[in-house]
Amino acid sequence: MDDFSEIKKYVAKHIQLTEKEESYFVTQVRITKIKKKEFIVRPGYTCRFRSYVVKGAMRAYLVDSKGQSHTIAFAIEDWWISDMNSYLNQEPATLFVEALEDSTLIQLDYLSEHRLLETIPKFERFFRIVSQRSFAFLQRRMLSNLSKTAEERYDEFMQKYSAIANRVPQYALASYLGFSTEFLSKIRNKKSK
Amino acid sequence: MDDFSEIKKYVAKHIQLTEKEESYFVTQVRITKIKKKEFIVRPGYTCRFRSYVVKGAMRAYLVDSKGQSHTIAFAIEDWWISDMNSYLNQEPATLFVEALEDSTLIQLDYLSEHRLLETIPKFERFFRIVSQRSFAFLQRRMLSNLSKTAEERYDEFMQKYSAIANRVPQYALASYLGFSTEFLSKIRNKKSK
DNA sequence: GGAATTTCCTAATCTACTTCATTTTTTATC
DNA sequence: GATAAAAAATGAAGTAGATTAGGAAATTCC
Repeated sequence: MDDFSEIKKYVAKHIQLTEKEESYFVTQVRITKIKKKEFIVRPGYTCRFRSYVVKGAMRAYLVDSKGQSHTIAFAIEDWWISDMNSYLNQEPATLFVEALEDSTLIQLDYLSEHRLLETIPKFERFFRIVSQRSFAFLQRRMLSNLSKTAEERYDEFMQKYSAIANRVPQYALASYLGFSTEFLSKIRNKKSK
Repeated sequence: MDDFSEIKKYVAKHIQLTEKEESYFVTQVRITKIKKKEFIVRPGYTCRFRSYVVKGAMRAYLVDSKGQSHTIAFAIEDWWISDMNSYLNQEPATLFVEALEDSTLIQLDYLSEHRLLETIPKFERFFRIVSQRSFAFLQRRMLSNLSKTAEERYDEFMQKYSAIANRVPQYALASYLGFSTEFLSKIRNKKSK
């Protein structure tokens, strides 16, 4: 079991590669180990990679003009993360992407991705499927934010993503769900009675 | 200038088709005319199409348990719309998709899309790009909702999408931005002074 | 072109959630 | 394992935005 076995399985869920293609794919990515609290993306610097989490937990967030943080995404094992606006358009990032735990990532460079798409067009399909799913996911989240109360969103998240909720700090979860950390405390306190 | 000329241009922005391929593409879609206030998607029925707006204005929204509407998307000329969760997974819709004006749509059926992807793999690339852009768009909207006040979101929308804001009813705009129609009135009233 | 329906406005009251300030608990570090 | 630093809890006071209810404009439609 090398570090690539997980991502190979992940890719194989969506497209079938020959052994040669799989080997080529592996040459186009790199493994990065990162310590808790370190960043792989910072505002102002162009995001060069999309990152697949082999092990660990990551968080992407925006710091607004008042200094408050807003979490746009979490990623644990088998999820992707990056500042997609920065990566896709190769323009300066607006987000921080930070490790919440010591983590192992597989990173795909922007140029490598394009080489990969040229060389193995099946990856067009792969990234089509991945981004369609991401879109559908985000649309559900958006609707949840528009239509539910803070407590309802909390309940929903705990039910669907308890694996994430139990691993990330509470301030990060609150800022993902769209309310203050104090209010999350209140919700939890209320429930524990 | 037939009804297909716009969508052909749209496709050509992302992929290059031969004349034959372009003709084949056109055989896989259909044109639908729809009157204001009619629906192309309703909760409970599986969404069979993704729809490109040739002319008109559309709105996708959720009606929550309290009977309130929440707009997840608008589409005017040159935009796509559908209930993506329903369409991609071919499961019952949760959304309404309604015409805000008499509209002309080009609709791509789920099965036709898959035939198209088999026959002309370049469309894998096309839909990859389209959905990546949709994802990036939605992520910016989500961040805006998490980090800005109602009035700031209104200002941002008016600046970026005044073409949409000026064509849709105010209750629809308010429910897209995530606040009540009364509050939108208040914001507008305040600005007119 | 007049009635009906839908959309929009206004203003008072209300509430879900924020902000601020302090304390307690947990985690990291040498 | 003591000390520092970060995270979480608690409670009081404040506010952005919701709700309710009424009426005024627009639109639609026969």
